[in-house]
Amino acid sequence: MARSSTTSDVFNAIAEAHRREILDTLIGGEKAVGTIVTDLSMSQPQVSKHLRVLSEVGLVRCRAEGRRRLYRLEPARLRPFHEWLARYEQAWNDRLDRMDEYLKELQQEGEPQ
Amino acid sequence: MARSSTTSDVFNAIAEAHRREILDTLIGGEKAVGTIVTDLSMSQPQVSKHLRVLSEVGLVRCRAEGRRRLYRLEPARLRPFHEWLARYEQAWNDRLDRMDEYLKELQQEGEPQ
DNA sequence: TTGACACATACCGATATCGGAATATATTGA
DNA sequence: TCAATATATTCCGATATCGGTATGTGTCAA
Repeated sequence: MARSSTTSDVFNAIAEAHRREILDTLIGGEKAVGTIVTDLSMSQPQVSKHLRVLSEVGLVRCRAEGRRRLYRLEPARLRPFHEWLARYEQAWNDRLDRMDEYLKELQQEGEPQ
Repeated sequence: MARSSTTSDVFNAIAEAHRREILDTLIGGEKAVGTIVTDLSMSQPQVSKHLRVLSEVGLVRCRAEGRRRLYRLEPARLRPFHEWLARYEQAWNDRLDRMDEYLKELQQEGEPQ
C-alpha cells in the first residue's frame, strides 16, 4: 500500500508554505492572480495551481473581471481549524489550571511557617 | 527543481489525518505506544514513525517507564498555528465590523424618511 | 545469560506532490 | 479576424511521504 493523505482537505491545503503565503496576501483583500505573482515572486503556473488547491477546499473563491480572475479569502472555511484547535485549547487551559492549583498549594504550604 | 515543503513544521505535522488521530487520543492524557496502537488500530511502526514526526516538531514529548515509552501532548506547540489563525480571525472580524457599519449607515439613511 | 516484550529504525515499493516549461483557453482591443 | 494579455492546464522529472516488512535496541524476569 502507499500514501493515504491527499491535498483535498483543509489541513493539507495550509500545510504548504507557499499556499499560506497566498492566503496571507489575500487577508488584505481580493487580488488578481497576476498581482499575487508579482507580490510573492512566484511563477504564474505555480500560483494558479496553488489557488486551485485552495479553491477546491473552499478556502478561497474566484470572481471573473474581464480577463482577470480575482481571488478572495473565504474565512468561514477556517472553521474546521478553530474547532480542532478548541479541543486542544481546552487541554492547554486544563494544564494551566492544574499548574495554578499546584502553585496555590505550594503557597498554602508555605504560609503556616 | 522539486518539492520544497518538509514534514518538519507544525503545519505539516498536523496535516496528516493519522497524526491528528494520535494527537486526539493523547488529549485524554499520556499514553504508551502500544496503547495507541491498539486504540487506533494502526501498526506499531506506523505509530512510532508518526510519533517521531510529532516529536520533532515538539507537539508531543516522551518519557520512558521501564520498557514502555509514554507520550504526552505538548499543546503549547500549537501556538504557531493558533497565531496564524488569529490573523484571519482579525480579518474576519474586520469584515464583520465593516458590515456592521454599513448596516448602521443604511439604517441612518433610512431614518429621516 | 536467555527469552520475551515494547518500541525504534532501516529499507523498500507505490504514489503524491512540487515546480518548471510548454501549451491551451478566454477576453480585450485594433 | 488577429495579436496581446491574463490565466488555466498539461506534461514532466525530481523528490517526499506513506505504509509494510524485517530487523535492531533496550529492558525485564527467570
